[in-house]
Amino acid sequence: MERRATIKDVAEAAGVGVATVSRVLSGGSASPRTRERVLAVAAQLDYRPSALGRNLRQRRTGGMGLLVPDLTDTFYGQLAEGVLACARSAGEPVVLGSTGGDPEQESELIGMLLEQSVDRLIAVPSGDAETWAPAIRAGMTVVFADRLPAPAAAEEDVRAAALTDLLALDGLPATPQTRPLDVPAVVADDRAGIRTAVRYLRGLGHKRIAFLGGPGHDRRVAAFREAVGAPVDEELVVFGTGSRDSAYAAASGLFQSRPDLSAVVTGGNVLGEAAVLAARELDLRVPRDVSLVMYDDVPWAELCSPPLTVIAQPGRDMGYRAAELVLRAGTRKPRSVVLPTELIIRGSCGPRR
Amino acid sequence: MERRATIKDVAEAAGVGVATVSRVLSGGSASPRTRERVLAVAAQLDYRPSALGRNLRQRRTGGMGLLVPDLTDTFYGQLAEGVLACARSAGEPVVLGSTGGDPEQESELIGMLLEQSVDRLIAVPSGDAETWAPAIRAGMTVVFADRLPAPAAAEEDVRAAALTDLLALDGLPATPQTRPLDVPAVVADDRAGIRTAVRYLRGLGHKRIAFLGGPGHDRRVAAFREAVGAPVDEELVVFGTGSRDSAYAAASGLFQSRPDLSAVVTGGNVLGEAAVLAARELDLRVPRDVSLVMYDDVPWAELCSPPLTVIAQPGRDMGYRAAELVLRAGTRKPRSVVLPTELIIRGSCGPRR
DNA sequence: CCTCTCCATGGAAACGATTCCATCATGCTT
DNA sequence: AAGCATGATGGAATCGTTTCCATGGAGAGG
Repeated sequence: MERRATIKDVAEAAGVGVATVSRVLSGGSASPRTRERVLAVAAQLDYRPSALGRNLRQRRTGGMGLLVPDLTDTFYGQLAEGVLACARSAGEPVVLGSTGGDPEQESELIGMLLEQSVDRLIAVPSGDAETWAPAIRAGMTVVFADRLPAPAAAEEDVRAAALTDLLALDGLPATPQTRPLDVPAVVADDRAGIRTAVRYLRGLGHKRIAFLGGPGHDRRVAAFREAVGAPVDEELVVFGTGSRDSAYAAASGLFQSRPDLSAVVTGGNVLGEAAVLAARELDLRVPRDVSLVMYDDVPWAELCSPPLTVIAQPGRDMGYRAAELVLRAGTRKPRSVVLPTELIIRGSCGPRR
Repeated sequence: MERRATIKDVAEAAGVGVATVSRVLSGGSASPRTRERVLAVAAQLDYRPSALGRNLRQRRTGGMGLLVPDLTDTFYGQLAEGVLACARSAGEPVVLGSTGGDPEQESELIGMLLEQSVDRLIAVPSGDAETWAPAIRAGMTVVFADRLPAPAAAEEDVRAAALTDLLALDGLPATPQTRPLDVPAVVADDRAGIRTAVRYLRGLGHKRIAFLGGPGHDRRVAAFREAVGAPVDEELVVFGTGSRDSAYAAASGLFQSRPDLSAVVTGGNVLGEAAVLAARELDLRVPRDVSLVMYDDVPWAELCSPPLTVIAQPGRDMGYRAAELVLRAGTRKPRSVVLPTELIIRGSCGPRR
């Protein structure tokens, strides 16, 4: 366990000052002669600049933070892989946190990142605008992925701004308004995805279509409501809290309370899983008794019998793009990105019986 | 975006020296009177010590690194969740890297962590002992999870040591030997898991049982060989390289080249997924035509029709325990941990037709 | 009452990089 | 040839913390 060489060692061995070494290594100006010598010595001593010194001096830790609700959810696994891929190609570290969908834990993790002086953050938010205010106020560059934080309960203007954001992202005309929470986001085109799915089901003759959502699926629910059109049968819009158990309970409850429904759209893959399980448990055949469209394309969607028809969103790309945004934030002002979704028709939807 | 308060600000506001503030905040000795005042001022200024200064001074970054092959693999998602849970309760950051199962990327990530002075690392290793030598030499506290690195190709003594390790972990008498790569690990009891599965299949009458493995499944293959007993039909032991495509190719190739096999054990869930897909594609019914046991219990195993019989290993616990080990490493010398596996019988195995 | 001990306390030195600024040499212009 | 601009260079300050060490005061024991 030998002590690592410092910039001082290199300077001494090369017979130059530390400033020169630093310049050479970070691309500053130096005479070719000196540059060569320093490089040679550095290589010979196997010198690698310590991030510690640099970080302190620049009062910021490199790299970025990444906050997701649950890595066990394959979609967030894909998203994380995307972020990691981009970070790796930039040689930057990624500090990961899993919030469990709990705003309080999210808040704590933000605090931890602040303490670490990590000033770039990609997040699938669970808390509302209020939860995120401290991060923004501290000057963090934040990029949201997959969804936006709910508007703060208390502050009216924040609410308005977040709403503006939602509408803008959905392509609706945004009312001109100040935007206190001015954070770029990388999201999928939920609206188009849901609309396509609902139209597809309608085309198969389905009239009573249910939506099974979870936390953070606000935009998808809104899109669903819009797609089915008024009047919306509110009993057909149900929610789980995020855990697999609660998703199962919600799905099971839905099927039992409304045996007349003929199709279900789920807002995420955990909900989709729950729907398949609950349907089987209640002896509902897919797609004979009930048709199913799940948000998220995950590898196991193909494994089900029948294979699941899904609204695919590019999880990996979302992560990659978000990481790009957060890294380039210094250069250009990042704008939000909306990625396309695709309805992948497999076998879980059939004509209304 | 206000500047954060430093220890100096606190000291000044409290009318004490910075040393005293530091002591109070890190539990050193101080008079109750001073302590109270410092605490009050710190709270009032919303002071949080910057990890940057501390890290530089102690020449180490807190927290731990985590290296997994692929977060898209649900099992590693579970493992990561375990690590994160433990780290969170300790208030420590986790730096994540995904290696894609590639020793070279793994090596680069180790270098990155070294540069960050992260000196605690949990890894599902992809490279061999040689890949890991630099980390050990640099004084990192490493804990392997799920598997051990393959012995180095070149060094004979390292090979011997790693072999010793393997045998010891499997409960076989280990030949006394020097162990150059002395790294604790948290692994599942692969041997018992595989043996139980093979016995179960034998009990159902199966004679030609195949094993479908991937990189890092060495111990599972070894256990499989031992469980089926000599002579092993080598054509029934096949490998993929880790990607989903290659897993599918391996599974499909196996089924086609040996239509006489009646049961398959897969070394991981990606391979299991591939086996289900390949079987369906070739019109093999599970379990009528072929029985299937998959390593790893993942949520979607229950979704398959029929639900998959699996060898469950506690991914989350493995992560948690590994994190505990790596955090306690300063206190007590960590010993390797072997966690139990469980054969969960669902519907993918039937009597030999 | 003096001294010895112990504890609280603050000043200052690390830690390893970046970066400002002064210095010096070189080469060009007038 | 003198002056000026340009570029290379090294010393020193800086970032925010921990920790070593010296100092001072108070209490206890002689």
